[in-house]
Amino acid sequence: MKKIDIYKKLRSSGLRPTKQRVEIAKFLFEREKTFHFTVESLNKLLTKKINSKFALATIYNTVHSFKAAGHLSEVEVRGNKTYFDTNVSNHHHFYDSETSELIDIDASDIVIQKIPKAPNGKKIKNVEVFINLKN
Amino acid sequence: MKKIDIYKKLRSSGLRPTKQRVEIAKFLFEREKTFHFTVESLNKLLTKKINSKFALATIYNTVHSFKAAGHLSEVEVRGNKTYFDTNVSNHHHFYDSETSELIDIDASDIVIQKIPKAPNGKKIKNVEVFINLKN
DNA sequence: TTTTCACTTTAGAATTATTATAAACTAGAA
DNA sequence: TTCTAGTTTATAATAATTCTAAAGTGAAAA
Repeated sequence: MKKIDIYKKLRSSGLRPTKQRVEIAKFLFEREKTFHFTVESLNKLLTKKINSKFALATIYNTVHSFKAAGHLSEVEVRGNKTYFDTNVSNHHHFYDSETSELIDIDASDIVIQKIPKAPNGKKIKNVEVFINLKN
Repeated sequence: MKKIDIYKKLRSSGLRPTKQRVEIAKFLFEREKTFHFTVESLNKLLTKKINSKFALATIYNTVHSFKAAGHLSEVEVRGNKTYFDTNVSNHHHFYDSETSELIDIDASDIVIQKIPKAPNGKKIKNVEVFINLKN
């Protein structure tokens, strides 16, 4: 993804392309594979990659802006930290609690045959499958 | 569940039946339906029910002991707080983000037809399905 | 029954993740 | 170039949880 595309991506979602947002967006979206991270891990990786350091609050702000804009999804994982995923399509996850690692599973790789009705006046928003791993 | 059974339950899992543990166990396990709670909600409910108040650390200690003994399971839910469930059998959940409410789904009510293989040297520990609800 | 001690409880401090605040900064329109 | 709303930043505040160390207590042994 070129710099111009990053700018477009930000602008089209109402986010002013600031230096920080562009750097973080480049880091997150210029990759082949999907990327899973926490704010802490992202902060460490960014500090290592670029010489300048951003305020932690900026990482939080940016990640939340990206999520609100639909460029990141949040993954619920047992534990204290919040995980984010650059894969925003409907999909599922393996979770390896030994390494705290998430691995994407394509939506088409899980087929559910039987599913219960939503209770009372509710509707089903989406279905998330977690496959927990062991050694 | 009678007091004698609570004592058995605690003893058989290596937990000394202290006043606090017995009270909390009675509150959690003397019910028909499964019960979902956070440490905060449990603390509030306990304070209301019994006139004496336990230290918050005791609630944490006890809940974690019960979990380690297999009497409670932990449910991953998007958000900051940790949810526990008195249903320790293999099952799934509806999650209503509007009310932060969890509802059990019996394992037999969800049938998965196709599932991917575990990566590299890993094995599947268990599969958890979350059905997120909307209005 | 009394003694003893490892296990528990407790209050409060410490830690960790996250959000709020308010001042300084900046992208980009005018 | 100026102006301003939106952004970044350092720091404080909050919230959930864990740690600590002293006081308390089941229950085994004497």
